Order: sequence, then C-alpha cells, then structure tokens
Amino acid sequence: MRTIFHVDMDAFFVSVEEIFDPSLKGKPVVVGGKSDERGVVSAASYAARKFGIHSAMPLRTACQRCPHAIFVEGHPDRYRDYSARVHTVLQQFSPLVEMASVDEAYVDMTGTERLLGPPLRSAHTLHETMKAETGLNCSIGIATSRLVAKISSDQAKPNGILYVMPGLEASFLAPLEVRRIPGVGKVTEKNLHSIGIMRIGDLAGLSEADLEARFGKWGLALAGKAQGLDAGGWFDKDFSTESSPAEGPKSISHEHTFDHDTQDAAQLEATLAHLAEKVARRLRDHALHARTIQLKLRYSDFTTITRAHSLPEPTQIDIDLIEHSRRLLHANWDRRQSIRLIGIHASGFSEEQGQLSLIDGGRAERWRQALQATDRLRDRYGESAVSLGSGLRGKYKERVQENPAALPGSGPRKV
DNA sequence: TCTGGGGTCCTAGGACCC
DNA sequence: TCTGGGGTCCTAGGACCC
Repeated sequence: MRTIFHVDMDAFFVSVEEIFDPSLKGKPVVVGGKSDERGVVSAASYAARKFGIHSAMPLRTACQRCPHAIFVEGHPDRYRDYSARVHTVLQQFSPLVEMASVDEAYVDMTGTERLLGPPLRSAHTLHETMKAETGLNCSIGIATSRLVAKISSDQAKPNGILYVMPGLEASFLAPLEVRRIPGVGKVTEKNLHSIGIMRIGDLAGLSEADLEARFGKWGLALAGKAQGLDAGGWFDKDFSTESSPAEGPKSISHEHTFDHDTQDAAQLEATLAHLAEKVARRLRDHALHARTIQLKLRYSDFTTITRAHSLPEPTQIDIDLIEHSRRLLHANWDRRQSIRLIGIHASGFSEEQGQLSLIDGGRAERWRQALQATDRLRDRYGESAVSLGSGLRGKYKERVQENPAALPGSGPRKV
C-alpha cells in the first residue's frame, strides 16, 4: 500500500506577487495582464474569486465583475524561482518527488512513517515547513493513489489537509461531481450528464463494457478513474525508479495574439519570423532538431487552422523555420479574413542534425557558429539585442524602433 | 464570456508498402 | 484489376491541463 501526497500551492502566482508587494494582501488581485487587454486570467486571489473571477476568464469580463480589482502582469521567472524552492522543501520529506507543474507535486511518502510519523502528522509538518521556508500556503491531499490524492487536495483548498484513508476511496469519490476527475472537462462532462451520470458514484456504477461501448478507449480509462485507480493500476509504478524515458520536450511552440486583428502581410511575416527565432533558440538550448514545422492561424471569427510540413532532414536553424513557416502562411492564409493569432510549432525531434538544410553543407557550420554567437549576445543584452534581419520588416520595424515593447514577447511576459 | 500561451495525448483518414 | 489486411507515416483537429 502506498502513501501519496499531492501538494498544491494555493493561488500560487498571486501569493508570489504578494511576497514582492505585501500591499496586495487581502485585496482582489488578478494575474494575467491589464484589464482592457486581450487575454485571460492566469490566477485570481481569493478576494477576487468572491466576485466570480476565476482562471481562464477573459480579463475584460473579470474587470466587469470587479472594476476595482488590481490587475498585474505575471512574472514567470519569479514563479520558476519559487517553484524550485517548493521542490527543495518537498525533497526534505521524500526522495521521490515529481513536480507535476510549476505549482503542484506528487510526493511518494511510502515508508517514511518511522522517520516522520503517520501521514497526517508528516503532512502537518510539511505544511508548516512550506510556510516557513517559502512564505506560501499549500493544500495537501493524502491517499493511496495519485488520482485520489489529487482530488483530495482539491477538496482541501484553501490551506488545508485531507486524508482519504485506505479503503475509503470509493465512499470519498462517490458524491463528487464527475468534473472533479482530472481529464474530465467541459465536453466529457456534458456527454456524461446527457446519459444521466452526474457524480463519480454514478460512473462507478456503470460496467467497463458499457463505458467502453459508449466512449471507446477513453471509457475504459474513465472506469478506472471512477474507482480511484491510477492509469496503470494500483500498485504498479513507483514513480522515479522506472526512469522516465520521456526526457525533454516533445514539441516547442510560440504563438501571438495581436492587439487588433490584421491583414498586413509584413506584420504577419515579421511576427512569424520573431516567433520562429524563439522556437529555434529553444531547440538549440535543448540540443534538439525538429522535422515537422506547423503553422497555426486563428481568424477574427476564432476559426483556427493548422498546417504542417515535414522536412527531409531535421533542423534547428532560424532561417529554416522562418522560411518554411512563411511558405505555409502564404499557401494557406485565406486573405479574405483577418488574422487574430499566428503561431509556429516544432515537433518530430531528434538529437542529430540533418545533412541538408536550406543552406548547403559547407556553410552550415559557420551558420551554427553565428547562431551560437547571437544566442550569447541575447543572453547578455536581452532578446531584442540581436535579430537576423528577417525578424523585423517594413512598418513593423518602425514601430519596434520607436517602442521596443511593440515586439511580441519583449517586456514583461504573460503567464 | 468576445475568448492567452505553453504543453500532452488521442482519433481518424489517406498514402504507401508488403 | 470487383479488390484483403496490417503496419507506419503524415496531417488536421480536438479535448484537456496549468
């Protein structure tokens, strides 16, 4: 029998902002951007939630619900820093810690009783240590599976601890809404409601065969989740010993939503080139080469298309990404419509570089050296210090020169 | 409710090969 | 040349998570 903690930081981004500006404490605070910008809420303080504000809500809606709320841009580097501190605290309690995202983690506490006491006691100690060492509140769910631990930390919020004792999983889950199951979103919830399944207990009452007939493979997974089982069964894996083969990212992408929809080809190309440079930069940082380049366009009416192209040889060079994404743009953009969002996505990674690229083999090495030099300059002087020329073009260039903040991605970053 | 940005995983159809 | 079946790769779209 395992003992799993799911540790979830309370209103993480807001709480970190409060450390840097204590005057925010207790006030309705919204992290995500200005109140009149295109964008959504990344995190809301508990005071803001009282006005009906929640994450993923459009900023403009949040502003309508609470005009006197304080809107702040996020600080991703601060969150990464505090996430690392959280990780450090957790490692004092178990060597088996898995950060599931920037603000939550699974900790395998199996076998720590002799050292740290029974689960409720060690959770209490962890809770206090977290507050003392990071200044942040967290909620802790304790259970025999990751799934139930996660659902119970959710029920423990804010700033609480909830222990689902072994054997009580089914009775804990039964009264909860199906939406509480991780992986059940709006669509699945609606589908389940349409056949009269409202609560996890209802779901647990259906047979595997029934669920499979209705939802296919996903139905089988759902049947397991309704029992509180992790994906691979109950006792199966012991997380960090079965070394994660999925080392490193599987895709790297950047996208940008314009303040105003546009049909200006120069602006689109300049933005795309800039996004491509950021993707290429990150490919080099990870020592990865991508074979598939995908363009994403979202029109004013919010219809979204993606168009992909696979290269004969993988690449990590700016101009390959810029050229291929530019071709995809011109081949697929319906010019009757104006564009709200443009993005580029790289996948199909390998660690080796391709023999061919748009540049012939002899010059490839010099290119690599030049790119390394620009990477270093950007490290030292900032992202906008160096550009390959194609990143800036036409009208857009003028705007950028007058106002560096006009360049997507420069200035304070959104979360 | 006028809807971000970064990811992961899944499905489904068609091409192509044996 | 009245036509099966499987495997793999590629592409497009969508659900979901934080």
